Order: sequence, then C-alpha cells, then structure tokens
Amino acid sequence: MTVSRVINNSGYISQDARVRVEAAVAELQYVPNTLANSLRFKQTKTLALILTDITNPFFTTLARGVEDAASDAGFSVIFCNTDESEVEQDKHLTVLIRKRVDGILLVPAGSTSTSMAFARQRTVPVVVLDRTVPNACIDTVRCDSEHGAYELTRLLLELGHSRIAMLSGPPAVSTASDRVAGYRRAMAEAGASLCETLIFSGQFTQASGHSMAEAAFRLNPPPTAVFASNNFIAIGAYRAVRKAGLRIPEDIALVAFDDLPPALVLEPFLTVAAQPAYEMGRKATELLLARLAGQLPPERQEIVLPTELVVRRSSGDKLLKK
Amino acid sequence: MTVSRVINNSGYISQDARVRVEAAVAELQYVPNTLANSLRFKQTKTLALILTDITNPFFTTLARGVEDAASDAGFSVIFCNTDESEVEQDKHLTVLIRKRVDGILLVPAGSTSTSMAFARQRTVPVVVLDRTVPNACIDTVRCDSEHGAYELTRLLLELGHSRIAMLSGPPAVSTASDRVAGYRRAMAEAGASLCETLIFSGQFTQASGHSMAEAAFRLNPPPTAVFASNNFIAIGAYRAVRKAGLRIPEDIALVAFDDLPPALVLEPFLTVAAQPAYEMGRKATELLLARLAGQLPPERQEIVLPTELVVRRSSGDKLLKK
DNA sequence: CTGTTAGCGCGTTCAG
DNA sequence: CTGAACGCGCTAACAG
Repeated sequence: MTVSRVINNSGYISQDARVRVEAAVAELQYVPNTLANSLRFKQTKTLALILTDITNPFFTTLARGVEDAASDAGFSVIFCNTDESEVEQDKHLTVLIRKRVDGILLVPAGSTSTSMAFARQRTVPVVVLDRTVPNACIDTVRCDSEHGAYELTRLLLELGHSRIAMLSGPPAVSTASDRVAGYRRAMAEAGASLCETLIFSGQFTQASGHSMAEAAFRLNPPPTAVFASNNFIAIGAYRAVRKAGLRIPEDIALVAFDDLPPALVLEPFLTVAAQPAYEMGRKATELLLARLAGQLPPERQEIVLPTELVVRRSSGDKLLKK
Repeated sequence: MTVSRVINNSGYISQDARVRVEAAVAELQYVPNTLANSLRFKQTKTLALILTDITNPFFTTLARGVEDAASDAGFSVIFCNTDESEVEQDKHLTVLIRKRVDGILLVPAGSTSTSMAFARQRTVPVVVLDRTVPNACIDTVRCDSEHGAYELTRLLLELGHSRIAMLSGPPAVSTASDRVAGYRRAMAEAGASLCETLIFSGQFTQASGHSMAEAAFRLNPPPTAVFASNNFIAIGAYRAVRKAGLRIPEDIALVAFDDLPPALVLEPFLTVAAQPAYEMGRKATELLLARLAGQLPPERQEIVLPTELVVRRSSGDKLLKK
C-alpha cells in the first residue's frame, strides 16, 4: 500500500496522497502492527532478562541498567525470575525463544547444567551476566568476585583478625566459589592457618545467612569477624549477631559482598565490596546489542568489572591483641 | 502441515507420521514461532508493566507480584520505567501497542493528562495501578492511602504530637494528595489547629525529602513529628534529622508511608503504613487477565487494598507535656 | 488420517 | 508517483 510509504517516510509520495492517508490514519486510529514486521524481518526489537529474583536490590539495579540501555536502543525488555530453579529457567527460555526475542541476558540459575546444554544449542544470542557458565563459550559480563573477596579479607586481616568466618552461597554458583577463592588466597598469603571449619556453604538468602552465622558462633574459639558472601546473607548474619547479644563492631566485625543502594539505607554501616550493578546491566546489554548488530568478532567476549571496597563502621578498628 | 498437528497434539495422526515429524523436529532443532500465531490470532500472551522506577522497592515488590501472576497464567511481562515523565510514558505506550501486548498495567506518570488522553482512546485493556487517573473509566487497583495516612496521623496525635510536618509528593499524583487528605482529616478531627505551613509538597525522592525536612526544621516553633509521605522521602528526612543533630524518637518522631522490605533492613525501626505491594501486583494482574478473558462485567472495577499500621521505634513513646 | 488453501499485516520488488 | 504480487510461519476449514 501507499500508506506504508507515508508511515515510514520512504519513497516518493504526492502531497495529496499523504494528506489523505494521514486523515484516514487519524480517523481509524490506525496503529501499525510490529508483529507482521517481526515475522517478515525476524527482528522483534525485544530482549529478555532472566534473573533469579528481581527483589534482590542488586538485581533490581542491574535490571534498571539493562532497561535503560535497551530503551536507548529502541528495544523492549521481558523480565523473568527463576528463583534459582533450572526448571523455571528452562520454561522461560523456551517461551522466549518461541517469541523470537532478539537476544537474552541470562543470570544462570543453580548448577547451570541445563544452562550449559541450552547454551550449546542456542539459536539466539545470549550474554551471561554476573555469573559464569563453566566450559561454555558465551559472552559474559561479570564482576571480579575473587578480587573483591580478597580485598575484603585483606582488610580484616590488616585489622588484626585471623579467625574469619566465611558465610558463602551455593558452591555451584561461580560468584560463591570465586568469593571463597578470594578469601582463601588472602588467608593463605597472610600465612593464616586456614581453618576449613570456618568456611560455610549455604544459600544466598537471609535465612541461610542466619543459620550459617549461628553455626559459626558455636565454634570454639568463635570467629572474631564474619564475611557474608552477599547482601542477604549479611542481613541474616547481622540479625544472628544481634540475637547472640553481640555488638558490631565491638564484639565482632562484619563485612559483606554487595552494597545496598544508598537510597534504601537509613545509615550506611556495613563495610562492603560494592558491585557496579547498574553498569553491569548496561554493559551487558550494550555487548548483546553489538553482537546482534554483528559488530563483534566471533570470539567470546568477557567483561570483568572491578568491585569497590567501601569501608564503613561494621569492620571496626584495629583489633587489640588479646 | 501435518507437523502442526503433532506439535499441538490435535486431530488424528498416524504413529508413523508422528515419529517422522518428531525426528525431523529434533534433527532441525525446530522451534515453533509464536509470532505467526500472534499475528493470526491477535494474542501475544504478553503484558506490559509501566511504572515510574523499578528501583523503588515498593515497585520492585509490586513488579514481582505482577510477574508471578502473569507467569502462572502463561504470560510474559515487558517492563518499562518512566521516571515520572509523561513523554517517556507515551513513548513506551506507543511501542507496546504496536507490539500488540494483550494488556497494560500502568502506574501513571506525572500529572496524568496524557495518561488520560491515552486512556480514552485506548485500544488495549489497561489496569491502572497504585494511583488513580481522574475522571477516567479504567479498572484500578490501589491502596487506601487516605486511610493509611489517617491512621499514621492519629497515632502521632495520640502520642501527644500536634505540630506534625507533612512531607508530601507531587500534588498531581493521587497517592500524594490522598495522603495529605488523610492527614488533614485526622488533624481536623482532633481539633488540632491545622497549620498549613506544616504541609510541604515536593517529589517522591530522597533529595526532596531532605530539603522538605530542612525547611520544616526552620519553622518556629519546629515540628515535634514528621510524616514522610513515601519511603524515599522518609530516608531523606531521616538524614536531615541526623544532620540537624536530632535524635529519633527522643527529639523528633518520624513515621512514613511504605515499608521497606524486611529482607533489606538490618533493623526495622520506622513506624509505617505498609502497603501490600506484592498483593497489589498480583491482584491487578489477575484483574487484567480476567478482563482479557471477558469474565468481567463492563463496568469499571476498582480494588482498594488496606494498608497496615506497623508501629516501631521511630514514632517514640507518649510525648511528655512541655 | 493427510494435504491444500487462505489470510493474519507488513514491506520489498517490480510493473505500471 | 502508485498499485499488485509475494512471503514471513502458522492453523482453521475444508477437501481428498
């Protein structure tokens, strides 16, 4: 039709035809149907973001970065939560591929085995976010968890701590194991006697943080510092500390991975390794879009962003020798 | 083709054909294309959620409710942030309608004039969330802001306060004006001299909360209590209080609309009117889906959920007379 | 039980 | 400058 031409401002159109079409468009409240276009040109201008839980402020901020970058480029974003369930993740992936999203941003759930299988057969460009999928050749954007954990642990060591409880997440999740690795490296370097009983593995949840902390307090001698491997674990640990009647930092130091957005916190208190969540979301989206546009070499791209050590009160002052 | 039949398990299929098709499907990694279906049947199984800022934990939780309800029903959700800009909102609406989403959940931005215009001409079912669009006949799911604010104010009055500063949001936003209305009703009922200078209007942001609080402190006599009209204003006000060297609740009481998710708070401290954000998201989505399914009478539906008064330390004890 | 026809709405290609 | 034909992938309706 001629209307296509006027709507897209393409080709030659007589003044007369243009006016008539515009009138009709207004009259009929005509709205172009992108679906037909997508069907024909195999481009939906839609991305998907699959993450474990949008309710975690780290992922919220990341999601905001994704949406902003996508929006800037004229793309929409479909969000999906997996709650760390690979079954859910697979369900979402299936639907999204059927819907022909142009690309997928994936924070892989759980032990990543299906993610890997998926990654292999993938028919749509994928960028893995935050975590790592072992042995898979997929573009990845993440933070340097190992180094961040190393720095946090070093800080505690320098303050005089040596019995540092590490409350970690599921070992199958790369961010959890990387943080344990950083902790180990710092401890080893300091020549601290590496006590394996100080390392706990649980979930990235408040409840898990709580119970791991309580388990840590039952050790003899108890730890003088606690390293919470993410923000939720930190909050669980904090509450366990209070429940045990201990003060932070006087009786015990607490540091954590992941900052809480300053907008949400009455008084910044926790010493943390902060991740640039927003930047991660943006960078990952830009990477994905560049990939879609064919602007990238075929090799796997990996972007590793630094964490920032933010020292606040919860890590306390130099520990006096006892 | 026959393949459609085997894939959808519809009609009669010979064993032989079924096997052959399944083999081919596996072979070619065939994935059905929902787009074609959507084009034909005018159903994308996709909803949209437009809100001001996913980064606000209230909206994050609400979004989670939306996603869960949608997911249960086999729908995907496209998220959009407007940052209270009607221009952004319109851009998003245009794109979404072109993409033929089946329905839209809208937290209307700003002064809602364009929202209204849109609402009138709308070609797609819309449910308005959290706020109200004046004079528009659209299904709505929201909280009872007026009553929540009334209760919070009553609490302060009962504790002996009478100079209560109200730090509110943009008057054009219904939640802001409803909360002011609830405040006014409680004050009037108590026969408290309603001092208009105690009512401040700003934005639903931390910065605005901060500056409104500072303005309030410059009054003579200063307020003995502060009512923050949302969570961000509360945090800004809190910081202003601290900056002024005052203690909460000893020197000044602080109450707020919106709770912060317990998972994010080290120590629950603020007295609040908590909104059931998750439920709002779920209910609104269920309403929209029912509307889509034609299960609803044509009249406008409105669901008003109650707030919950949660008394914590920040409101303090009974004020001693001075 | 299986294949054909047709049309959802669009834009490219090619003739007027 | 404008229109007709075609096909993107799918399935309902109808023959075979």
